[in-house]
Amino acid sequence: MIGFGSSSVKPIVLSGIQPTGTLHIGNYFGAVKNYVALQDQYECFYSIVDYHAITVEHDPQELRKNTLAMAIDLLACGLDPKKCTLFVQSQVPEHTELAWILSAVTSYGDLQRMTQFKEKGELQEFVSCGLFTYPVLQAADILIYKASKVPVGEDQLQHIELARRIARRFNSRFGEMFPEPEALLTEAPRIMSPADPTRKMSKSLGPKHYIALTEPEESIREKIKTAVTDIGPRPEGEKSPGVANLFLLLKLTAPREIYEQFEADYAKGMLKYEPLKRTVAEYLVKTLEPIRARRAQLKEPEVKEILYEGAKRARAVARKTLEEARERIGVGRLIA
RNA sequence: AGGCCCGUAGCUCAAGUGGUAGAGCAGCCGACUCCAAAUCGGCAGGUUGGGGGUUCGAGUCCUCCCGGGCCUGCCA
Repeated sequence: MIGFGSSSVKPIVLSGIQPTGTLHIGNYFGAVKNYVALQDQYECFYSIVDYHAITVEHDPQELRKNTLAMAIDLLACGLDPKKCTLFVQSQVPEHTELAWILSAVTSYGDLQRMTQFKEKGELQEFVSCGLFTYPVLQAADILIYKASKVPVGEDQLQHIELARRIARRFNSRFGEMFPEPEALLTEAPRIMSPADPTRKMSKSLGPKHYIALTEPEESIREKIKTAVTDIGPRPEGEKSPGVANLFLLLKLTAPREIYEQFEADYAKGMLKYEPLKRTVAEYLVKTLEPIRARRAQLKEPEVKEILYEGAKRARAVARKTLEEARERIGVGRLIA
């Protein structure tokens, strides 16, 4: 058992994961694989952020299903409840209370400048206030564990910066209590959509555009086989996005010699894409096999129990931070 | 609180004064291709936001409801 709170010597990591349902290989190679690695060096809190998911239109049953599906996939990928704390955000209500407190030290102008709000807002018919204040809840997610590191992609840097500003302002007004979190930028491979390799792999683009971790073998082979390769002319000596994507997958899944052999063939201009695709599919299937096996063994009640225990552990920490914050700003207790 | 506009296929939009709900893109299948792309051939796609009404007949007119946008007023 690991120690929590002040006795811990490992730096604290927080990452929030949107409950988008099952994971795809872009999620896995881009982020989740890294989460697994971080478990050993850091004290990790991994939160499935269902309260973030409700800021845009959603189906309640779908959300519940996706939240559990996400937990199952994360565990299958190798998140180990003995090493990290995996929990569902809404099961630790302290997050939302802290978010309200933090909203009071958040600049309206700062929120207006969030590019992700502008982008997501344009896609929505109805733009909720929650979508606007989303980054404040995100700041609370991080600060409530006094996390010092947050593994994120570049698109999230602006949000981390906001969390830092919020922490700084709170600290200067009410006394030092939140460490300023830092982004933990690890080089994450960007897996592109097989059907449109100029765009990042994503479920929202449609079924042709992603490969789920749980995808049946034949379907994986089919999607790799029909993956876009060369479209039109391209600069000399430069792989087209689709081909580069296949090579990336090969690098991530196949033994080095195999990968280098294909690179050499390509350099000599002797590469046929069909064998490349066959090989990529084969090693991808092989790589996903252990995940699939672990997933098959996970039973729902067991996963729910893990989440419940995770929430309990997270809450113990969150409650302390929240109490401290309430104390500082002068609410709750009426007699000094 | 009052007024105005809007809701049609997954998406963007069409359907003079009421008269068989269509197109483009996306999607699916096939041909071509080492695999793809492009191209070609084919297929599918809808309780027209919901209920009620007028009519021989309603996407279209009336009415109520739901949802979205805009203007004005009121309150601090």
